[in-house]
Amino acid sequence: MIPPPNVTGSLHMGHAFQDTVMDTLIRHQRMRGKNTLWQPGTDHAGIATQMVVERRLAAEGKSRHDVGREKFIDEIWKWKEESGGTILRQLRRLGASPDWERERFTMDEGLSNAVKEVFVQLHEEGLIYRGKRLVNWDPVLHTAVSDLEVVSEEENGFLWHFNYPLTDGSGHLTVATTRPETMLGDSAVAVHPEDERYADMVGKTITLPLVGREIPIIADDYVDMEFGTGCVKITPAHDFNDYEMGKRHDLPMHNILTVDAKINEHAPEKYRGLDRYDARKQIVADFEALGLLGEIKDHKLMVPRGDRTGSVIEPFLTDQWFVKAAPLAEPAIKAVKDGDIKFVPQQWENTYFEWMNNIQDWCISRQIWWGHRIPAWYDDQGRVYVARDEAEAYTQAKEAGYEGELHQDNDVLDTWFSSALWTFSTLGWPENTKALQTFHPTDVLVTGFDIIFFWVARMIMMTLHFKKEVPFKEIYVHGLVRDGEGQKMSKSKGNVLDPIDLIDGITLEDLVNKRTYGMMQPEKAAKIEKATRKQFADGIPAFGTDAVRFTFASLASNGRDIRFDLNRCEGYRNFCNKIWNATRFALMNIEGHDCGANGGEVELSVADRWIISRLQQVEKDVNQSLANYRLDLASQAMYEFMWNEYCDWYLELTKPILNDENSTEAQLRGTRQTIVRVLETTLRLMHPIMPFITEEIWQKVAPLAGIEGETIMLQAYPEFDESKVDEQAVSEVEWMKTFIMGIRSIRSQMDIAPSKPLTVFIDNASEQDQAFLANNEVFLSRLARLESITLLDGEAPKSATALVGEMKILIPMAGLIDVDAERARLNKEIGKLEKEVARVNGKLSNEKFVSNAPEAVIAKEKEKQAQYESALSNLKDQLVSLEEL
RNA sequence: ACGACCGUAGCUCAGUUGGUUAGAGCACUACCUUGACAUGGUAGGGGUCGGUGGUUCGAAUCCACUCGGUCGUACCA
Repeated sequence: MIPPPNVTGSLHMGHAFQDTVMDTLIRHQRMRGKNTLWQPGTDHAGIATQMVVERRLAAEGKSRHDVGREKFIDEIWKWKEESGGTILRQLRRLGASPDWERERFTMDEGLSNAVKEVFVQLHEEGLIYRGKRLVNWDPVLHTAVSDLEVVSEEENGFLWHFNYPLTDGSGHLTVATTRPETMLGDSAVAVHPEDERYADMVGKTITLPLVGREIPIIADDYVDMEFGTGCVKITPAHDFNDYEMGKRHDLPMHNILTVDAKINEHAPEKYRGLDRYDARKQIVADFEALGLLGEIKDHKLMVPRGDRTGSVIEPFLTDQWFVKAAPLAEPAIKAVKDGDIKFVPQQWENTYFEWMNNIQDWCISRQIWWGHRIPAWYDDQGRVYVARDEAEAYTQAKEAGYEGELHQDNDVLDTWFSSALWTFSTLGWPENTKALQTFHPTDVLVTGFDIIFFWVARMIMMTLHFKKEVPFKEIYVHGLVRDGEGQKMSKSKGNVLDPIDLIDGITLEDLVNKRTYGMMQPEKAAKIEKATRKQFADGIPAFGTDAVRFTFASLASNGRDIRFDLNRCEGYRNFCNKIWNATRFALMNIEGHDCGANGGEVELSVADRWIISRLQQVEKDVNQSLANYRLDLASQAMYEFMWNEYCDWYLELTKPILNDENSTEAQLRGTRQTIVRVLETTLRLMHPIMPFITEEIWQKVAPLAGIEGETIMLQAYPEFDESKVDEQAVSEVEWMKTFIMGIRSIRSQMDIAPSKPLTVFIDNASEQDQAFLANNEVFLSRLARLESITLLDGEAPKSATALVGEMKILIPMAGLIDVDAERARLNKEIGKLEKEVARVNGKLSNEKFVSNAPEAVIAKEKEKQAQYESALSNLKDQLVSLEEL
């Protein structure tokens, strides 16, 4: 499932990350032979899209009302074509491999039918109702918005104290408010029932200043005696808590605002038409003039703002459509509790449960034009007919004995209402299509935590209700993509990156322009420009899609936000380059040569057997990591294998064979075959994360490995094969690596030129050591640059020493190495070892450790003890002989 | 206020049910234009794992408290 991005705008880093994750998973499963579906598409993003198109009209000096509803919607469709195309192009650039022919849009005919069907059915079941309720109202957009679209943040304000005189003239009550203008709609003053200060006033009335309305003093235990004066003004039509209290006490609701949040005709003449904030000032002034204004205190309060417009949201009394959420939530909670749906990481279940357990009815009507129009029709008497289409509505009206005109509800549905049906509506529901049977329920949803409520929870509710099965079995919740400083990326902060710019690169000037163009707050442009010039002094180089994807993958740890680090991206671009170079080497040595594809005797070297063994382990690790959504571990395993094993060691170890005139045809065939086969397999292994480079190289390499096929995308994914593991070869190569690194280390520390061939003697070699030496002399000489390797016979010359287990490698110092330098080096090594020996000895001499720790752990410690001690005594001997000679 | 998550090398991050000398990339130092690769090679330096206390033979890992950060949810007019 691909969470539908808004058709507005373009893909941002969050999408790129998410799409990388999804594409990696889907490519992996596809290669594993599964019948996969990755459902692409976009949602219509009602409010956001409408705003974009309105802004474009505004640029021409027009409003949507000037052009009219139908024309306006045409405009949006035009815009959608353009913008939706951008998104699909970007997806392709990112290497995404969804099922393009199954692309869906939430306003498609099929999806629209599903929406209508769901609406009608839910209405029939009594789960959708219409009612006059207090909703969150955006006075700029003139529409209701859901709780989730309101962001409350702390802001500085004031607490005004007003004196409300009692009607009987026996005094006054002091109330406090943060929104003075709402007093015009007050219906009561409330005190706590047990508050002795006001006990005798309950039941009396107050004459509301400026308005003159007589309102009761009521008792309700919602009131906090400790706060302020202990008296609360109650405005049921403009506050959610007051609304509840109003219902409890059957108070009248005085709506005093217009849709623009201006004072309406229910208020005294003087205030009508004033903006809410102007009215506030006027009312405070008037209270002061009346001598009824008490103190004014600074006060921090939470101010609700619309997430799209940033305007202060008003609780507003209007007719709206609602989904009764509780009955739908119940099975949705159960599905997660029972493990039918699993969150990864699991902790997100808590977030889900918390919201679901306190779920509020969902306001689904929006007073905008762009969206699914509500399938409800009204007659002259205001009776409502909910139907799939107009004809059905007329039939219903007729049956109800109404013959006149019907008009459809002007409102549209919340975008998330259609998104909630995504899993099954995209597969053809309500028809029981083949696709629906094949792909429903789906396996996994990949999404960000920010839409667990908006989308995920609602999808689960709707799907369980209509399909009677879960929409998906697992939900992989990933983190947010932040910038290098850990800041959220946003247009207004000017720190957004376009994934395409990372792929293709961008000049500093273009980047600055992009970030400062069309800003909501142009005054920030200078600051953004400065920051951008500082951070990207040379612009951004082109990293390529594969490097960008690999970076995302490597940062995709379990459920934590990721800081996009350009340096890491650069590192992974270099990795791509490394793959190219390794390929060049491989092709150079393979093209036009016999790689054993057509038979012939094949002899594998120890290096061949080693790399094949290591490959098995990596295949195992990568498969497991991908199955656990650990793309970071998978990518790291690929990186290490390709670079640190295949390139650094294996390819180096092939050179002595390939370049040796004495190599047999069988040996050459074996090595060439292994070079190409391991490369080909590694390409398949890496393909889900790096689709482009692996495909391109694979096209060249696969035929040489004797593999036929159109594309790497449909090749089998590599799987661990126990029979290909050769422990003998692994330990032999490890032995060689220790040997070579020991010499390199001395060379480097003793300042011996890398080009200088060395003569070495071997002392204290076991039978196995001697066998390994005999087998691998060519490898050792070449990789460590040795002139000769001789088993020591008799007295050792003054030497620098490296250890391979018990075996000593002696490098004669004559003319090369300074005694002091070698002494210092040995002492340093000895110091390290002594610390370790002391630690291990301490452990093993601790009775409690020996009696409590598991056998295996003790054995391991003993082994370490022996190793360290032997190495230590060897080095000490060496130190002594250094002094003696 | 409650809850969740995070705090590991200069930076970005791994560290699977407690058990090698805590790892990687980038950055840093030295050396190296050796025929795949300087977007490279080789060898190095660098961390008392936020703090305190506890459980344990043994803690980066488990528990408690605490400090710092991020994010949710709820808020008193």
